[in-house]
Amino acid sequence: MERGFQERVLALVARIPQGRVMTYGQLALLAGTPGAARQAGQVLNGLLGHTPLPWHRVINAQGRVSTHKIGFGDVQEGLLRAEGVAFDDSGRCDLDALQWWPDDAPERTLPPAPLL
DNA sequence: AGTCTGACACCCG
DNA sequence: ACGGGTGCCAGAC
Repeated sequence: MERGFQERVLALVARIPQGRVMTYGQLALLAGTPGAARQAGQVLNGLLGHTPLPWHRVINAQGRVSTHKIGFGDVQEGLLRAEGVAFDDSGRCDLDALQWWPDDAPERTLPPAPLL
C-alpha cells in the first residue's frame, strides 16, 4: 500500500494543526526528497475537494497560496482565515510564526537556523 | 524592498 | 523512457 513519496506527503499534511501551515518544499524535505516541492504540489492537486485532509494548510515558501490557477485561491485563503491565519494586503501570511514542524522531525530536516 | 524571470530538481502516470 | 507540474532559489530590474 505504501506508495512512497505520495503517501508520506499525505501523512504529513494530515498532521498539520489547525491555524498552522507547511510549505511544499518543506513537505518534500520531510518526505525524504529535498527539491521535490513541485511533486508535493502535484500530490495535493489530485485531492482537492475530495479529501478529509487539511490541504488548505499547505502554501508556498513565499507565504502565499498557490491555488489561484486552479480556482481554489479564495477558498483556501478563506479556510485559513477561519482558523485565525492573517493575510496582509499582498496576500501573504507570516511564515516564521505560522509554519509548523513535526516534533519528531529529524534534525537535518529542521529549518536552517540563523547563524547571526 | 518588492516583483519578475529563468534554470533546475524530481515523483508519478 | 519521457514530460508535466499548486515550487524554489538566485539574480536582475
